[in-house]
Amino acid sequence: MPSIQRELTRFQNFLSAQGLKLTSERTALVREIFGTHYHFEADELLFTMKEKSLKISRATIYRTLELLVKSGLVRRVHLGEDHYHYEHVRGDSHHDHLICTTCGTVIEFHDLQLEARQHQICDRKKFTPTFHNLQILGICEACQKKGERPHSPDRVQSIGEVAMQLRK
Amino acid sequence: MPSIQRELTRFQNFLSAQGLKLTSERTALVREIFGTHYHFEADELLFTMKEKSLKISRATIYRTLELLVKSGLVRRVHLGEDHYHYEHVRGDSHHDHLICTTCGTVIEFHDLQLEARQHQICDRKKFTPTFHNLQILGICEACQKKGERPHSPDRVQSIGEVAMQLRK
DNA sequence: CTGCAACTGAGACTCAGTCTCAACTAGGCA
DNA sequence: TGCCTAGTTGAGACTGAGTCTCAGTTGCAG
Repeated sequence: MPSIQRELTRFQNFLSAQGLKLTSERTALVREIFGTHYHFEADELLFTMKEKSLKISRATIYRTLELLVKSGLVRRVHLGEDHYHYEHVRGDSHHDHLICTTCGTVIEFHDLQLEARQHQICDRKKFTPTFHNLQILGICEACQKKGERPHSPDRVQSIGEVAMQLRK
Repeated sequence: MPSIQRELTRFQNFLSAQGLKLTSERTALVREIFGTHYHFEADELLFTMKEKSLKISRATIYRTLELLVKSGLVRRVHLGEDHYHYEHVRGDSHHDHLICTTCGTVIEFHDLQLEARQHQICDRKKFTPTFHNLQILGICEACQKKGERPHSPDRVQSIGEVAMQLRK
């Protein structure tokens, strides 16, 4: 919950550089996003704002998220489900995700050796990479202790399938 | 275009084991899928079937794809766009994708060293992996020769963004 | 051949996300 | 301080992928 002020200032700078305005709705959204959530979904945000009786329309939420992504404060990611998730961009660079299919926890990691190997593969295929996206689905430590066992994904081979189960 | 017959037999075995039936619609879809496409989308399939004046409804297409996924003949994958793609399951096991953001070409690869490193990362985080999903977006060899340059994804950090551009 | 469980198509529905447009407001400028 | 206008908002219509329902059809076991 630190320096929301810093994020707000960065956002305002971005906006004014583009000739855009910092409205009360945008401020409220930035406060909510950087004050609470780390990974979140657009719809979840719509819901919490409604709960706090801050009436912000769906359209404004999506529009503001787009601006936050453009400003570099927020990143739009696929976490395996069939809609987008968003996450704060901290000072750090790219990272990938371990996603627990039992409790939904997301663990981030960044591994240079993995990235290096990916570059080798691209070189060999004469492919120039610009971006990559890796999710590893499985069971986190806490859930293992609780005795959860991986649903053996014999036929359920796609990330989508697993994600669908996750949503229930 | 080989042994569609083999796929058909496998599908029929799967169906009858479940007390399900091999209908003319299902046969036509299996023929189409294994006769032509390698990576394809549900909607694309709907369209080609319509073109061949084989009237198969959207519902049946989705239902059949689900069965094919369950039978293990087809795999459902995310290729970065905001809807699913499907691909044949050949004898081989899991693989990942290089996706050209210029022409849409998909190159498959499988790398043991990469997988091993992923397992090491999971071990360190005490995470039990069941499935993973890696896409690398970039420019393929052919497009590089044609002089395409990677759109520098300065702010466009998410796979989703890149995928959106891809669709245009 | 028959019966019935499984299947199909049409179209209603859902859900995330986008678009439109009239009414509203931030903030630059006088 | 107050005006003016480009930018912003909310409501709700729209889109597109995918799901569901239900009445009519069909594969296939007996």
